[in-house]
Amino acid sequence: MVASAPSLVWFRQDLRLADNPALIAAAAAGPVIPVYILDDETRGLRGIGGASKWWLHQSLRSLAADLAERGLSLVLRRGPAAAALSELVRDSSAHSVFWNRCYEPGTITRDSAIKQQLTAEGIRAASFNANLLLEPWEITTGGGDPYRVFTPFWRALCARLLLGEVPPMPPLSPGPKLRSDSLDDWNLLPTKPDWAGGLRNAWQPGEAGALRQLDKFIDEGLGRYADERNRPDLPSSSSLSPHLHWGEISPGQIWRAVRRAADAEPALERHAASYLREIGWREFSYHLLYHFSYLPDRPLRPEFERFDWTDDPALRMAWSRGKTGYPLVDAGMRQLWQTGWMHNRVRMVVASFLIKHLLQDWRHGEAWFWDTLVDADLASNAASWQWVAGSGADAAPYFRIMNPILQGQKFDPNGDYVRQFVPEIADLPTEYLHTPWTAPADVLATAGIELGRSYPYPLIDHVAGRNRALAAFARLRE
DNA sequence: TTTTGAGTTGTTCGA
DNA sequence: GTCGAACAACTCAAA
Repeated sequence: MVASAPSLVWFRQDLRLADNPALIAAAAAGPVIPVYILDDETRGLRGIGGASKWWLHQSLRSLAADLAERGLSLVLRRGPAAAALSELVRDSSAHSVFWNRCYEPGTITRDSAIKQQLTAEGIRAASFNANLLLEPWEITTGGGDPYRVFTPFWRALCARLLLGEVPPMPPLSPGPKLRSDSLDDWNLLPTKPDWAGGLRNAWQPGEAGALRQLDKFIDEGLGRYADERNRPDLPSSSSLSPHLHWGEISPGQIWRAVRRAADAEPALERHAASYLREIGWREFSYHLLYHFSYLPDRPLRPEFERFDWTDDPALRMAWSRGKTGYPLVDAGMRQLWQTGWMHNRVRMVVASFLIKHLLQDWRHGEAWFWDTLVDADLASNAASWQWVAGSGADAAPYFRIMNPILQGQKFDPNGDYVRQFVPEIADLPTEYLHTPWTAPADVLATAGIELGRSYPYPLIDHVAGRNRALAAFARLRE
């Protein structure tokens, strides 16, 4: 090996310097050229959504700055990854290309072909696990099959997991300077109109923001997590999901930090277990997507292929804009629109409402979340929507239909969450906040509400919707 | 091969 | 207000 021959590090969903095996391998091999390729041309990839594009722009800017501090210049290219990498290898005389694995079906196909092609050209191509606690093929049932139930999957993962310390990063030395696109020319940011104001206020994309959020969560949130994680009115979430999606932090880093905190403070143990289980659900989603590549497109349970969905764009529009007439549902949908994120409990409620009360195909909801979530993640999104629909792995029983009123009263008891995101009913007394249509006329008048004008009547009566859904799901079993 | 126990997140009804 | 049962059987995982 010629010591001066550089290596390419192909960044993808691992936009960090710490705990990054591809970067470590490249640094150990010699000079490093960091690369990001915006590939919106290879067939079979799902294009990233609007909110994700905004995040990607910020995260790349942050990564470029972090690399620059270490004397490295991030090279940006656009186009099919295979062609872009060939060109980069040629221009730099690199002898190797390193990357960390992604698990979307289209990405796997593309990357396998690229690895084959590079190897055939005499270039060393090596990929690593940077984004999962264990690879999807490392966990199987006793019979060698993939798991379809979470709890045994989680037990198997915990039993197999052996996390050592993160290996130290060798000194980084820059490779030859290459031409780079300008990030601004990629037009990832919304312009007409610029709807990203709420996102800017809510998030700090990038590795530094991710590490800061992890510290903050462990210091302030972990000790209440098991008790408050279902409360959208409290800052009870870790808010790490978008950072995790883009790999600004790894699940291994989170695992180590949470375990360390719990080992030092036994009172944290049950909270740590509760939180790490959620990290486990992310792993389970990737496990499912890897082994059942049709997960985003088709129901995991084939009998759901013949479910008789209603196709009503007007209902879906009301849902997506937060105008269903159910305050908790509307608050969630508006939180999503404004901040690019929604509390997990509320995601379940709005998904249940779209699927069960409105009888719309879960794929419509999946697509809306894909476009609007900053943490849009193919594995988690598809697995979760199928879970709510009942068509997925370990799915909710069909009779489990969330009551949006009860859920609101239970998990937003003071109405703070609804008042924040549905300001037109903020002046209602709390006892009517989750059921504005039951408020007496004078109470509505005092609160400045004219039902049907300033705030909608419910799209459908809860009991009627529930019975209709039960009947529709019962037909599936005939 | 057969058997057995268990399965994220809920709601409603009736005592 | 509170509590337990019913909601359905089925599939999955392991013994």
